[in-house]
Amino acid sequence: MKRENKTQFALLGILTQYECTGYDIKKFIETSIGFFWNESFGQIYPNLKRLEKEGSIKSLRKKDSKGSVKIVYSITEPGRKKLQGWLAQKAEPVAYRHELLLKLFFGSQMQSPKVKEHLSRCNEHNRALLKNYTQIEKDIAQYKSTSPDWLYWRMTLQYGILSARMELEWADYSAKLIQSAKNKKQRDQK
Amino acid sequence: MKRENKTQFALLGILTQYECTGYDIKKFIETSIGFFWNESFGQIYPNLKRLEKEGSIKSLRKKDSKGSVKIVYSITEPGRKKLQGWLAQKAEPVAYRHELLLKLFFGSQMQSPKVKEHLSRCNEHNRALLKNYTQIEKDIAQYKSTSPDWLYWRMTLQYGILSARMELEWADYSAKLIQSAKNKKQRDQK
DNA sequence: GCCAACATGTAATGAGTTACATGATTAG
DNA sequence: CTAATCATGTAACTCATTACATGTTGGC
Repeated sequence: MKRENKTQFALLGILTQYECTGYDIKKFIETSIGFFWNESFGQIYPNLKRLEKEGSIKSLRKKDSKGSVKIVYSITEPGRKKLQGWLAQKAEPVAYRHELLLKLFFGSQMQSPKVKEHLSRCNEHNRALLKNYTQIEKDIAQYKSTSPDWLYWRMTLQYGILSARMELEWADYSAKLIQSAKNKKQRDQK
Repeated sequence: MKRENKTQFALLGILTQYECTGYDIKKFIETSIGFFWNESFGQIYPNLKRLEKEGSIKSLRKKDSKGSVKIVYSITEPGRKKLQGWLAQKAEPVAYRHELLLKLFFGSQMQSPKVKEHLSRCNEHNRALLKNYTQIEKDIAQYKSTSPDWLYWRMTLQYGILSARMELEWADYSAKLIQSAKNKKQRDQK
């Protein structure tokens, strides 16, 4: 089973939601699905060209108010079919590499304050994320009754929210686990 | 900022926990950290050779009971230092690509039963994971008072448990979200 | 006797990031 | 006027997976 270039489907999917430039796609990703999906320009531009060549999308050179030319892409019917074919297939399980977890798994090789540092950084990070998500929630609320996409934006956003809460809960659990181990050690030494 | 080969640190870390072969490392990963970290043979063997060349690990050809030769690796002092240097550094945020979330983000392009299919598959998957984690929890319990690593095994395992519960909760939320949207639509049509 | 698992690798491939290059426009 | 952002790309690189190759051992 060959590995599949998934960037193309991300691009196709975004182009079902609005017509835009490669640059716009990057911005869109950063401000919406960035917490679970990322793309770099080095992937976006070549893939857009390839998708146009195969007929899945088409481009239009548009001049904006100031006369500068932008390349605006839109999805074609074959492109939509291609996307739908992929969407219907089973999603491959995430093979993500969680660097923080790997480091903590080797925690016995670390000095104890370092472990706590990792955990409190994790806390900060997730509190910031939650704040961010709350803002996004407000931002998309306006589309609730107007866009068929809202439902799915909200659904994925909820994943982010629950995920951040979960990590906060986990960091708390972990800190307590360490503390109780330390306490036990002290008791045993007496 | 160059990307760093992180496989090497995973290998070094595992070798702090026990001396073993490349094949053992693969098995170990699958049965312990596999839910947040994976490596393929195509990475493991070349990296072991490289690490030995640079002096971070050393190998020993050992004969087992049947006389077949295995290459058993162990970590060296420089290797331990190298690992500790990496462990002390800030962990990079996960750049994981969650395929299921991407598909659902484009849910409006899917037929509604397909969405439900994705969600129920997610449920099944996580229930299986939880079962698995429960087993692991029992398996490692014996090391609670004997290994300095237990604490960190338990910690990362807890991440898995909370993570699976979270996804179950999320799938439930999502199913209800869809249902309520469908109900609303029906009411509006009347 | 055969299949699964053990055990160690290499080669091909491609996916994806980072860095580089270039130029226009806009906000301070 | 200068820095940041918009905007479009290419080249180099490397990480990582998949497939291939080869041989052994253990269970049914």
